[in-house]
Amino acid sequence: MGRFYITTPIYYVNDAPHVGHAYSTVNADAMARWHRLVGDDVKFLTGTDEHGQKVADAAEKNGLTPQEWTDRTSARFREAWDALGISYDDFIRTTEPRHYESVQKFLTAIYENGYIYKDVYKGLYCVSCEDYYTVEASIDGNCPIHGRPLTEMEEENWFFRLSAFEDKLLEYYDRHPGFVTPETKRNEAYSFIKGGLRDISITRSSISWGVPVPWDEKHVFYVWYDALINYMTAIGYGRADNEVEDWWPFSHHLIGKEIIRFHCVWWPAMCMAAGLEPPSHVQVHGWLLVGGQKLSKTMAQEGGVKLTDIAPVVLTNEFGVDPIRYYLLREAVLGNDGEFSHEGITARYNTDLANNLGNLVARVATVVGSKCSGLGPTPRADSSLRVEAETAIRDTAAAWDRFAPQSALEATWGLIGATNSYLERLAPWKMEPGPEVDAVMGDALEAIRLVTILATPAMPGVCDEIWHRIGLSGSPIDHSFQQIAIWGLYPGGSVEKGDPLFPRIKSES
RNA sequence: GGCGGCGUAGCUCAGGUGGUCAGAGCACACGGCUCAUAAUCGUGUUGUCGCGGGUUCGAGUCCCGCCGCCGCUACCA
Repeated sequence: MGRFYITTPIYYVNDAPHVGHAYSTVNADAMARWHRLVGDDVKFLTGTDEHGQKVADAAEKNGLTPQEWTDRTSARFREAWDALGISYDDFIRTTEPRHYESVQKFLTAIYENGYIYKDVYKGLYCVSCEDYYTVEASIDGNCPIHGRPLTEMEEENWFFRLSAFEDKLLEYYDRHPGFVTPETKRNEAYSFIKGGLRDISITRSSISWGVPVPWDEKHVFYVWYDALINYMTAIGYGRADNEVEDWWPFSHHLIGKEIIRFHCVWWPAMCMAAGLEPPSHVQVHGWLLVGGQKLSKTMAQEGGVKLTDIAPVVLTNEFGVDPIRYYLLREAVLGNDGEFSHEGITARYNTDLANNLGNLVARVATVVGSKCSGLGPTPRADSSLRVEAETAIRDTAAAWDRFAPQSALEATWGLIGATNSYLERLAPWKMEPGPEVDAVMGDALEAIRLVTILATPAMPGVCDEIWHRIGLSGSPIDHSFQQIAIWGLYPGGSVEKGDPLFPRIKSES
């Protein structure tokens, strides 16, 4: 039994939850469910990032205090995750007292270790943005957003000695080949480090909506710097309820590719500076893109639109929770960009879910009803399906273990296909009731039982439902994978037909 | 500009270290079946593997050039 601490990024509350967030979160959820299934001690963390000037501004615009504003916006994420069946163990908000406490302890440790110093930050400042730009980012010295002249500004700030960790980080990467996956993203981070690291300013004195610097109350920590520490807050760093040793460094950060630098450069360096091991693994995923004018006319302008306008709730209302989860996990390879489209969801739904899985369950239930009096028989130990099942079990498990949900589901669906084929070959519906039919249907039911176990990290709701329909009590997750993902354990039971699990979606064109 | 990646069947994509590597799924065609959600099963078609050279007995697979697309290039969550 191992330990598995998995995190999503904490989402910035000024965004409304969209499919991009859901993509990260559903993948993390499936991984968490998989590891619970195999008996690991799991902690699954998600949450919201609530500091920074933009939040303060948004609050003011809405006539609320920052805290009131974030109370409201953070709740939207919880609602979205509840709707998607996200089984998080902890939902962190960076405005919580526990976070302030941990951040201050963590940064004090870095400070006392000599990696934080005071200096003057000089930069080109845009008054409208209230933000700094580099020379390269500016357009002829003007703000790229407002087009107004940038002014040279100086601000006294606390700096993190990131430059001190160049060699240590490279060494860590060299010694931990799997630190960042997939490898292309690892290389990106690696070459960034190799290109030389500059110290970063980590505090602001111009704003107040943040965690105060304990040794200099005029400053608050810059949002990203406090945000990353949420991974420590959730395991009680520096507090009475400290369980860092239980969960660190058995950590897996699932992140989108846009925040690689923070998680693959800053964060491990911060951990080192605080005297901790860096996280053990950062899994980077790509983006889902909308290539054509599939989802809405307003998105048709340009190809490759990011999915910022698509609310998870809209999708779950239309297709159901499990189908959306399935689609998000199955369609794209984790780490690559993928296509997201209404047609894509419909195609997956109809072929994989309705035609393959749903129909298999339905046809088996019908034949058991007519040929076995509705009583599911037990499987044969020497069934030819057994080989297919064992292959699926092995491949599915291996894929989940290496953060490859797409591959895991593909392997599981191999067993569904094999079972449909098996039924076709033996045609039990042509047989007279008796031992022969019983044997075939017992095998099919056993395959279905195994499928519900293998697919439960992706579609917990539907898997529970199938589990019940084949006469089993409880849920696939009631026992450890190692004990139940074995051919031959289906004890028989009363099989219920029920309504179609996934009614086909008729094309509307 | 620098570094890196991509371009393989109509579609989405697999293809460590060169020799059944020309593949999978979807779509499509034909045939079977009729238990099942007009579902399912079997068989099959489709490709100059971006373009042009080169190395090699042999190259999607290595090298050079070109075309097209994309990512990163520091304080934006």
